[in-house]
Amino acid sequence: MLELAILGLLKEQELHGYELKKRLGETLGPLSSVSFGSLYPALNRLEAAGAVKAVEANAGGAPVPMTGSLGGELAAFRARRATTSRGGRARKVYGITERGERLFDELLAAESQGGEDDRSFNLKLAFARHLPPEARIGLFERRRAHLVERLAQARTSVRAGRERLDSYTRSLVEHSTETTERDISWLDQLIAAERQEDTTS
Amino acid sequence: MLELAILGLLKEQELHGYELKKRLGETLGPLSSVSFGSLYPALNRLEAAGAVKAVEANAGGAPVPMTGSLGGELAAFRARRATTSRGGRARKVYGITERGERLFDELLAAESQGGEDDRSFNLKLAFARHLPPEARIGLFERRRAHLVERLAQARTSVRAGRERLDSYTRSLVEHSTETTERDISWLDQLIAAERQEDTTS
DNA sequence: GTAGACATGTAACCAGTTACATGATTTC
DNA sequence: GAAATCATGTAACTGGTTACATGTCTAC
Repeated sequence: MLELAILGLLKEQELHGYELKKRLGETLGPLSSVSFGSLYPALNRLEAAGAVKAVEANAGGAPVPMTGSLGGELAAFRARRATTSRGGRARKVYGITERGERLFDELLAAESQGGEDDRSFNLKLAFARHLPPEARIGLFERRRAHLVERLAQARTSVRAGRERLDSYTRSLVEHSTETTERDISWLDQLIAAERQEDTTS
Repeated sequence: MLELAILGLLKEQELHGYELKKRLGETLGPLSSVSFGSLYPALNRLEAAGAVKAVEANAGGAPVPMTGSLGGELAAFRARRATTSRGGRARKVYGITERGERLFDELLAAESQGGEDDRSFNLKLAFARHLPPEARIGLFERRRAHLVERLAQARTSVRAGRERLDSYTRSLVEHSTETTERDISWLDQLIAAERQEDTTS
């Protein structure tokens, strides 16, 4: 999951860990946020697997502001330390490799073994533009089927528990059911839009 | 989390592990389901902590159907094995203890350190009837505040990323925002109902 | 000279999962 | 006697978390 998010961001732009964390918390922020304790090990794993590699600095889209004139030695030192603009300890800027691109595609297409859960779907949706159209529709359909099943289960378990449910649980079940129904019709819109695209182009 | 769910169910009725799993998947089913691999260790932990204890069989609400007449020795054997009605290996039926009741109250009142996440709120709501009214309102208010904050974060991160967002991400963000808004007004209803109760009674 | 942002990393822990091992009993 | 269901349990793994350790550079 985290791997997918990292690769997806690196696909767009080379970044170092610290910045990556900020982006993760921003783009996918409301949904999930990662801590350094998981981010850095994940980067190292990806590097070991050859999916990303450290590149020379000067990667970010932001222009490097001049900090002023520096003595030659200090400038050399700084360059060696890969410190581009300001702040801190040596950065390690990562870029995605060919293998990484392939891994990304794989992860994105994978039928999440760990349960087609909410977070993973949301994450995949955020990178859906990188999928071929059929795969995209497949993703949506699978998600839809999953939600429909969830709805069915909820209904049967309500029937099973009926009287046993107190008002709080009942309210919860009702609200969840409505939410799931809304999710399904949202997906229907996405799917419809997708098919439209498909026939239009 | 799992501990809370187990204690909550045992509060209502003595159950053995297998049955407990079915109930967990049923009452709280759509939201989460547990595997034996986590259930049994959890039961053992709770037993070690003195929160639950194994009781003599014949606990379930269901009447024990007669299986027919049995030879005396076999009957004795069965009784020893705590096999009440049918099927399988010896059951261990658990009941909640005084300590367990206290632990349950604690867990239910605790401000989930691990992030006021969705699942934990839903679970607590399912047992909200066991909370004193003020604590109940507190739970709702905290959840509401959490959602409001999430909404605010989402809005600022949209402002930050604006043009960068493709149509899928944009749709996701919009849909999530709407869902969160609906969640908040649902909570408002719950809170209002609670205050009503409070003044009525 | 110190507070605070930038930056990377490790270690211990946590709450669960899957896969496996075991075994009794019922039903066909 | 094979398959299904009931029933309990362990071991290895997963995907994170928090807390800690370390260090640089900027701005006041």
